Amino acid sequence: MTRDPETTLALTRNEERVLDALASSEKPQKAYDLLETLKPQGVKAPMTVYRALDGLTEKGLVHKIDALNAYIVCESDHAHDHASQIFVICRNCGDAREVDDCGVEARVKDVAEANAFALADARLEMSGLCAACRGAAS
Amino acid sequence: MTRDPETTLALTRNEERVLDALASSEKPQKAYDLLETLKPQGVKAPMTVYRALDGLTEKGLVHKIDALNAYIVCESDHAHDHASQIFVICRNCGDAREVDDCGVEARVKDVAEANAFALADARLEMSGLCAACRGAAS
DNA sequence: TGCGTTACGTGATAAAATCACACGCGTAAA
DNA sequence: TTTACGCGTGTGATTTTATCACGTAACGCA
Repeated sequence: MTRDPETTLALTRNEERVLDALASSEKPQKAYDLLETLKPQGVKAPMTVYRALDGLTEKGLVHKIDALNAYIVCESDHAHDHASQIFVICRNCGDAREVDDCGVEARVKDVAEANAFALADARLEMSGLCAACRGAAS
Repeated sequence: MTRDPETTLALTRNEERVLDALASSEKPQKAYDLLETLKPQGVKAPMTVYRALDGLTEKGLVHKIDALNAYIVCESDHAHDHASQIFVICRNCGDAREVDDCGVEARVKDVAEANAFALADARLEMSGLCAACRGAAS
């Protein structure tokens, strides 16, 4: 899958590289995996990758999945900004997807209010077995 | 705050030490912080702490907050098992609390079902400003 | 041209977690 | 009692993840 150049914000050279590497991968990628992937393109140091990931994250194009120390491309609609992200992570195949759910988001806001908490960001990481692996389960 | 010996499962010596250190701290503790704390008691190596944390986590007494690489004592009611944990984390003071919310849990289950996902565990990490810091905000 | 900002390159280092292997100690089978 | 085994532990090395610090290059703009 390639990205629409129309909607692409101004990215630096390294951000482009990292985003491409990430987009052309099925699964979440770790920083050092990306580094390996990009070595043929001249990327040598971890810093380069981490800087690009930071930039992409700030631009909302990439999310980090903390449970895996790995990164994925954000597939969400950028029209309305999501203060919440929901990730569904398969323990078996390692696949991870981002899903949107207004119901969860609404309840999260409720929880914040109930606790007088000024919510800046919320991330929900769900782990288990995806539909495919569930079927193949022993 | 001390723990009720009645309800305490069988813990190893190191698990007790780590749990005590964790329980007597306001904020989430990192593994190496715990190591420092426990050095006077003879704990010398990271492994010791990580092993204890693993054991405590398996027993459901401790949770890891991935966003912080830090650990807190589980305050939840152990009567009904929570497949979900919700953490409210203040960016300013670093305080973190676990909260329960059936509404969120229910919606999480819905999301899992909608995706034919066999949910094993879900963790929601909310970050922002706690009530206290919110008031003192510049 | 000169200046400031932003991206980039690079080596060192820190922080977080795990591996691998050995030892002591209780306890249950022989 | 002795042997064998599991489990918790101790310990040093190593791996994995992330950041610091500092210098240089590229670009926009007065």
